[in-house]
Amino acid sequence: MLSLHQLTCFLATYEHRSLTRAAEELGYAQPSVSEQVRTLEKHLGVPLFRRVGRGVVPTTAADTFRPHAEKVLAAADEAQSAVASIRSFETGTIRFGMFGVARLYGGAGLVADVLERYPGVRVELVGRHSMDVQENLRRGHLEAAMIAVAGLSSEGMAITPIARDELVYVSADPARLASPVTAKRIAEAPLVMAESTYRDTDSARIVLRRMLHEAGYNPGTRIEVEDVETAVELVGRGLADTITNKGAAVQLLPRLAPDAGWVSLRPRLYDTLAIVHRAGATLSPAARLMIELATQRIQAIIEPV
Amino acid sequence: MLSLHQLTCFLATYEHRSLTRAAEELGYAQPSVSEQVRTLEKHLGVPLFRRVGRGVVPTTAADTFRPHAEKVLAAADEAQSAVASIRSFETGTIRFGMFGVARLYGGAGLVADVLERYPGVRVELVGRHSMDVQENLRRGHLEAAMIAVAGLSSEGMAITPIARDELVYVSADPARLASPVTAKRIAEAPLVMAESTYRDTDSARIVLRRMLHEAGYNPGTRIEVEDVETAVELVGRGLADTITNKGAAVQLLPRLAPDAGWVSLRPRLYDTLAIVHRAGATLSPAARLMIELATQRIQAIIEPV
DNA sequence: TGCTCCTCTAGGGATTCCCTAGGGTTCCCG
DNA sequence: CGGGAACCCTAGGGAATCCCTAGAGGAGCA
Repeated sequence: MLSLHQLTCFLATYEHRSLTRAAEELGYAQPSVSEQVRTLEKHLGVPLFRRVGRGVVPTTAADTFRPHAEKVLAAADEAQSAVASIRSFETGTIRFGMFGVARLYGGAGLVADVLERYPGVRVELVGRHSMDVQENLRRGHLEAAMIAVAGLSSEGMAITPIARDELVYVSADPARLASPVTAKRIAEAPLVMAESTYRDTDSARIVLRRMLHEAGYNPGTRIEVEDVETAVELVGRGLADTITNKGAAVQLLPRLAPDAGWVSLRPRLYDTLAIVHRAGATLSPAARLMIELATQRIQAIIEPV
Repeated sequence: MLSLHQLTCFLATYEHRSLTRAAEELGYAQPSVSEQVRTLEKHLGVPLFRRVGRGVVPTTAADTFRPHAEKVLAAADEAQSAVASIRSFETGTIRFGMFGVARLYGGAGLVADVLERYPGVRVELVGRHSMDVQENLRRGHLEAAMIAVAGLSSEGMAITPIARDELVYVSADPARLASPVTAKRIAEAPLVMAESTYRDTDSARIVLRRMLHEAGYNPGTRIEVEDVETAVELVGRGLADTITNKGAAVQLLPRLAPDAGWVSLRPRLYDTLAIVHRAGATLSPAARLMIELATQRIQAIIEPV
């Protein structure tokens, strides 16, 4: 079996015209280098050096082999430094899971942070929804993620809450914003709710449904849409009210529904943002970096746990 | 220490998304491949696969590493096949020692033979004189050679005589060619001799000097030149006679001295052509090829031993 | 829940790696 | 020409690695 070690010994010997000096350079005893070269010659089926009294003389086969050997070692070095630069975030791809709404809080800024500090990296924020992200985590396609969780129970996953995000009632009708909104009023209101695909698993929806259920209500939703943006826009047109994360409301209202406002629920409800990864996994440097940056950014915007 | 084996295991695992299938492909047990990959990860300082329930999933580090790993293995393959093609004479350089006069017998034809049979090779015929060649052999710069030897004693060298080449008297004067030339007549003749630089070590000169000495003569030479061609040309102009190898005379007279002829000496003298290499050395395929071809060619022209 | 698939750990035999010790040859120098 | 230095080799053995089998344990699926 050809080995890089053999090539190293060969090249050192070729350059020094001597096994002894090659061994010195490499920090081995002379017979060790001799053995490596002999093995290489045997493997190639061609003598590479002529042993002549004092020192060794390369054969024409050695002349031919040398540039190839150098190329192999150069490629090997390059391969290693390519990975080393990943480790120090000079290059490579950092993939991190992030659910849809979180981008409103920090997505773009987070990417900007990483790109500024490590100009060579590629960044991927994957996942359209917390559930989606969790699936990717489970399958191993994702190392870690920041997601919204309703409960704190997800088997085999380590969940670290980092912030909580209040759910607020958004309306274009000032009368409805005069006081905190109760379950009764929610049940009676014409609502547009986002995340239609994930309506059953979305954490905000779960929290809200639980609250309504405890109060004895079990309402249907009037309008279902995918994007929070769409929901807020509909609110802005006075067609419905919605309930969404406070952070999303703060960001989206001025732009999409300038005449609308928001108010807390009674009792107040919260969505929990957490870092999630497989339990027992040791995280890569890239993942730890993303976790740290994302946490900072989120906690600067919304209330830390 | 990075090894090619690790890279092979890594790539197989990457492609199959499975250690078990990689091991099957490579013909190892699964834990062996697992160990190689683990060692590689440790060496690189980065996890390459996420072990996830059924199978493994490459990390982004693995994505980055893969093309580099492939490049290293490709370079290694290329290095091996480069040498393999030397072994089969598809390419590479064949270096062979050949003394000056021998080119008259077979030099160009020998090169032509090799080039015809092995179109890709480079051929080097090195050495200006037998003594020169022997020095290169001794220093190891040359593996084997065909040279002219006066005696058969050269320490540490294996000498295999393959042909003998008569020394003849060349003259433009028909009277001098009427009968074999004796030591007396040589001593009295106006001679031009070639190989001025090597006059003391040239085998033909040694043989001739010995013969004259035994007959009681110790003559000086009238003219000394380097090339046999020059000597023959001077003979053609009637300025002197010369003594040279019969093969050289036969080849050169028609062209350089059309009016001159040659005759044997009395007693006849012979130069011995032999294959020489370091005693105890195992010859490379290239050297064996050259020896075979050179021997054939020489023996087709002059008298085999 | 039980079966299958896949990975990991454990442990041990075979091989390789790499050392020290010493023998042989070549070359240089007195 | 003989001794020393330089350099190669072989021999032998301890340590590390390679690679195997056996079996534990987790994940996915019916």
